[in-house]
Amino acid sequence: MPELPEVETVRRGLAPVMEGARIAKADVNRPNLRWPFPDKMSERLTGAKIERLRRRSKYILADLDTGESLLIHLGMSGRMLISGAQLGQFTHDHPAPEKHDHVVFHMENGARITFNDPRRFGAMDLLNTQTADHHKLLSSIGPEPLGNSFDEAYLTDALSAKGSPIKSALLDQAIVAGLGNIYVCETLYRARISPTRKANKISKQRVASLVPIIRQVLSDAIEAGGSSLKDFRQADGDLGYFQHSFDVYGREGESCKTEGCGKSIKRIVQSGRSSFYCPTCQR
DNA sequence: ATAGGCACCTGGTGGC
DNA sequence: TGCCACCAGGTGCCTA
Repeated sequence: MPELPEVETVRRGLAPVMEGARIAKADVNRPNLRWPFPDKMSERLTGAKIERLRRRSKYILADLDTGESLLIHLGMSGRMLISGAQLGQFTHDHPAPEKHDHVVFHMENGARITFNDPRRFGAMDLLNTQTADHHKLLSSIGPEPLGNSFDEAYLTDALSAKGSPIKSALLDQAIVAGLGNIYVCETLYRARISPTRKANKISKQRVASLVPIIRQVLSDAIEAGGSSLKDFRQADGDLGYFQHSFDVYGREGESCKTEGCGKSIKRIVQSGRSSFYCPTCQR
């Protein structure tokens, strides 16, 4: 799923019903997702107040008033469904339970948040809030692309040692946080860089150009997610994927959108993932 | 240390 | 309708 913009959209959608609210009860319907849930997860969540909902890379962190933070990863297919809450002028009734509803948060304010994840690549854990950054899953993640420490000097340096294709390098969460297959494809398309080009063989200028492009690609997608929030509030409360159109991703065989190009978009496989690109525009 | 491939899961789609 | 192959937005872990 969910790359940084989708996770941020989910966070923003959950914030109005979860931030400052207390968890009356948490139904944990199976012992694990990708990994076993922590011991007594349900008990440790019950009665806890969520002080803040934040995001680090593709993880959502709910800081509780118990000294712990609930870490949530949506994996490939994780969704959050909100019901029973007043969202704008709409209230969504609680839906019938569905297959793959693995964890359900019943909030004291009447809202219910259902985590549904068919493929179960998602994860939840409880960590000490103070040391959350040192958690195994978070400790080796690189800078937030929309944050101050992600700049041209950083990226130039980080890629200078990478002999792998730029596609893989940008997918590497240790280089930059939150990019996934879609937004790497979109970024390289806008930067006119071939996904197969070796990261350390790209000129300094072109690497530098990636920084504002990454920021723009992600910001645009977050903005699109923001407008989808208005829609889901009116529709069904489902915080999952949102409608978003891409310039290259998923457009194999269609014509390149670059003015005056119009050549066919190609799909190749790099380390098991599809890369979509225009061989004419991207060098 | 680092790069590549596999594994973990379910569901949807398209071809025969 | 059924069966099969292939595809999917992630990422930890194992192997060279």
